[in-house]
Amino acid sequence: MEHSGGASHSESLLFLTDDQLRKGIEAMFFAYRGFTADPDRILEGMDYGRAHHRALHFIHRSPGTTVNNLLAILGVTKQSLNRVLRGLIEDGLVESRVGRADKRERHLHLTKKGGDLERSLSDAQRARMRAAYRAAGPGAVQGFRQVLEAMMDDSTRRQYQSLKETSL
Amino acid sequence: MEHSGGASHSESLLFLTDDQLRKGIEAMFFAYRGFTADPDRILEGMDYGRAHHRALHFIHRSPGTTVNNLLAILGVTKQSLNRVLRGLIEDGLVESRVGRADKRERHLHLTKKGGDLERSLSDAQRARMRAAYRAAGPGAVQGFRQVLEAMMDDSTRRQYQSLKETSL
DNA sequence: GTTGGAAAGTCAACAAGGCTGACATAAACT
DNA sequence: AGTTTATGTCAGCCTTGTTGACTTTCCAAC
Repeated sequence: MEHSGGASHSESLLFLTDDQLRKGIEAMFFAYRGFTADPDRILEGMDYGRAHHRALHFIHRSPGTTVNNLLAILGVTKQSLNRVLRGLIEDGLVESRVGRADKRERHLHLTKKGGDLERSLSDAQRARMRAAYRAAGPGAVQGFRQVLEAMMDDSTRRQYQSLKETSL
Repeated sequence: MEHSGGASHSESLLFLTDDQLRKGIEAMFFAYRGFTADPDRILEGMDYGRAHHRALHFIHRSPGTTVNNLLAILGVTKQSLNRVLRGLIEDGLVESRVGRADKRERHLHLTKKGGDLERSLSDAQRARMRAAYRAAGPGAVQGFRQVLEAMMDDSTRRQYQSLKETSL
């Protein structure tokens, strides 16, 4: 058992056994389920799903963002995003305003109704994150974020970081 | 900027601002994309997807596991899992053996071919995890796992922990 | 021994949310 | 004027999840 990939061990914390890595992988898998569980519960029954949650989140986060912008962040096709946005716009949760400088662009904003749903979703998700942070203790938070950042693709990390610095 | 949700700041690490929590949430979202990117790339083109990867992973992890066992771990319906398993069995990646003690049960094992694919998938995923751990540094790894564990649902955490202690 | 119920498998239908390709429109750029 | 860009839309497909209904197998309790 242990270090099945060959090479000698020694618990020098920067030599990482396959077993340590596997635990991290499984933790990531199981934790993501918890991460999405509360919003999923809120959304089930409504006509919406995880894709709607993501759109609401990033529109809330960057009000006035364009469709193209959102596409880049979400990493899906415009057809896929369009289906989601159409529903949100029809139901009056999102407002699509023609750009002033560039009239081809649509700038997206949450309505009162959209903002309300976004808040209930993010409240639930934040509550879980807060509880996890508290349970793990002060030191853990930084490590958590560092590993997650390092796990991203380079292009994703750039998006995350430019987003990170944008105040809400 | 910062602490948009009101309340005073002070970086007392256990007072968590909405902004800190939001960063964690977005990090989780973006990191999960990276987490699945490499296996997804390997599987595209084959007839398989993420669901097949998960089945292969946990069968490799707990050889001889029953279908019911796997259902509980994966958290999907038997119909959904069955479709995935059927494909893997037909293609000779997974072997389904009738239980000796209880002949209703099917015990699942990877074949040579299934083991090969599982290895290539987990090699890729481990490589990314290893790189992330290295980049984040020794201290970060523990914090990462602690927060993820705390983020899981209680029942999921129990599964994770009993799995965690099982040596491979 | 018969029967009740659990484990497993199967069929059918459906939904969400990805994808591609093709095409339309308007606006901006050159 | 012609090209590129931003967006939207139609049609169709795939994966992976769902529910419901039904069968077969087989253990275990009566």
